[in-house]
Amino acid sequence: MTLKLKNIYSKLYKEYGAQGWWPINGKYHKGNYDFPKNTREQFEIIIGAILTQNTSWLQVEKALKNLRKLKCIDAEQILKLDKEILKEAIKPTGYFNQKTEYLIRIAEFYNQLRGKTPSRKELLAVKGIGPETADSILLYAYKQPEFVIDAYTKRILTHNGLIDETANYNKLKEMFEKNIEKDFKTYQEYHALIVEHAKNHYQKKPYGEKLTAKK
DNA sequence: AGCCAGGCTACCG
DNA sequence: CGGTAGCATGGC
Repeated sequence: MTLKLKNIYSKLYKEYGAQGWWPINGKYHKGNYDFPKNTREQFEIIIGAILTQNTSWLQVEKALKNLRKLKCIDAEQILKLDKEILKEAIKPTGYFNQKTEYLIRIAEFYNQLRGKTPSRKELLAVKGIGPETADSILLYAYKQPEFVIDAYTKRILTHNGLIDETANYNKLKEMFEKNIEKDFKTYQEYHALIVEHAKNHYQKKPYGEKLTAKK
């Protein structure tokens, strides 16, 4: 398994190159792992992680654009903003009633941290933060080596017969973390590469190209 | 015209 | 515990 997961990574990296996740200000930053460079960028990643729940990134960009206009890529400002205006701003991402509450919770939480890196457990205790969102925040906003599992990851692994359908989030996460180098840059790239590959071959059935097949 | 998108909570058995 | 309805908009 170790070899397989490493081989898949090399194959994807060769095919697509460095992805430069997470996007900041609507832009990727391929091969540059210095982001976020400040707390504003860090907070942008955090709210993006919430807004993208079961939602395409295109929609998230629209919401972030609205929030930028409102000077709300900032925890204090989000808490000051009228709730109805906040709802309107994030409408393009869907589930805007829930997500409005989630943004307020995470803004309060972020303020309490006062710059400290949160633990995974603390993040999971915030309403609206589940395992994938927590790991995305830790990996991309805080550069912590926490592997992110999403629907694509599971789809690709099951399609390639590397894991059975019943595997849950933690089992998948554990599998990656045990078998690849524990390094936040590798984790960032691997997850991003999986998403890129899935967008190309796994959005609609029949699911494409098996990663384990030889060329 | 459906189906799906970088999920989570609440509630069910 | 594991399983699932409901949440909602917009792109393709």
